[in-house]
Amino acid sequence: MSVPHALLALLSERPKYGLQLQQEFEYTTGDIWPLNVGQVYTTLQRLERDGLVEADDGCSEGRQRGYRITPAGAQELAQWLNSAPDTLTPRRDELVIKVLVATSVPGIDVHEILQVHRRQLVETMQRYTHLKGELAEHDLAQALVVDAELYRLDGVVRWLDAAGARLKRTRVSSPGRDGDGGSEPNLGKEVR
Amino acid sequence: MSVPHALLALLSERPKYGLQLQQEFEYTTGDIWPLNVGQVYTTLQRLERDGLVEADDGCSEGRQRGYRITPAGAQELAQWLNSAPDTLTPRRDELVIKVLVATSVPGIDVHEILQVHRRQLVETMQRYTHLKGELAEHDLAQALVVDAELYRLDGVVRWLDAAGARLKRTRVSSPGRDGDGGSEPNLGKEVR
DNA sequence: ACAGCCATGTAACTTGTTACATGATTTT
DNA sequence: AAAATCATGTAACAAGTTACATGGCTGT
Repeated sequence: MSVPHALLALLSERPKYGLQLQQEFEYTTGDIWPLNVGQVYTTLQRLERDGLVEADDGCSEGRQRGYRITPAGAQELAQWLNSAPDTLTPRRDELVIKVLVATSVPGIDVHEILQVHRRQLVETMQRYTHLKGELAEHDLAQALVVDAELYRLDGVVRWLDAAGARLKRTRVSSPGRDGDGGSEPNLGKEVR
Repeated sequence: MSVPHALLALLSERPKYGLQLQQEFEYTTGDIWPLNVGQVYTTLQRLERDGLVEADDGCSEGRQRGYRITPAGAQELAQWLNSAPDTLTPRRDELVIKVLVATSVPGIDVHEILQVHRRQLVETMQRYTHLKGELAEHDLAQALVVDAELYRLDGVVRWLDAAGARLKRTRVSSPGRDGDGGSEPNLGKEVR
């Protein structure tokens, strides 16, 4: 969902060609969000198929194949910008699922997993913090992307800590040996 | 990446059939992460194709078609659980892109967009907080999922606030002034 | 000429996702 | 018997992603 609209936005400035779109995308995100060139072309094809962009021969030079945004594309972009965020249907988070799985699969030390991830997260955060100091001062976009990543990672770390505390509180962490042979750890409700 | 491993985890407990997998998945996530049944079947097909699960005729009753996890599947699950999180290749966040786009597309009031999203986020957080009180006390998994969502949303809100402050500080889309030499035609600001 | 970059494009694949079709079983 | 529910399955598509192929252009 993101890449198509980002390309529309870049094109709304003025017509551009594929490689240029890739470079500008990566530059604005401070090289934090790499974008494979191939994806630019496939995305452009899909946008053209949907009538949101069209070839701009005037812009084309040599082998460069320019695209311009269409009125429909501009409308789509504006609508996307004004649309409410889809916070209501939360996305499945891989790390959360991993921790859930770890609590329900026998023979797994949940706390160790929490620690491993926490260490990695903090390390990554430090890297971003360091990177933040080296950013071009004037570039707003790059700073915003780095900030976003830092805030996100911070939230994850906090959640990990809260999860660890909650696990210790409810003392479920070692799933074995609770006597019932069927061993229905937690998630299963009865089969009917 | 998440759903396949989650199904593997559910199957590692004991063989199960499709609908059962869906119900248990949704139950453990406190109905916060709905999972279309069809996706369970397609995922099971793909897992079977990759040799990570296999049909379990013993478990099948009537029209229920049971699956069991294979040794390869168990290994894959264990490896996934122990693997370091992929925090290094951050995922492109739609909201962040939206804000970036808003700063670079002319005729957009960024602060209004920030406010719209912020309001929506806080509202969603309140809903989750309220839901948290109604959760089954004993259910660890559901509490973890709700917590994860709350921490995530909180991070987003903080980022929005930081972004707003940063935008005011750098005084919006006024690009010029600081002797940029016009060399970097890139993104955003009307440079050319 | 040739190495290397510029630029486009395509084939193949993965996960996620929905909408629909099809029977079987149970309930009313 | 009709309706509701259980259960499986398939077709189709969106979006992301990579690896590779192709050719043009440039500098040595």
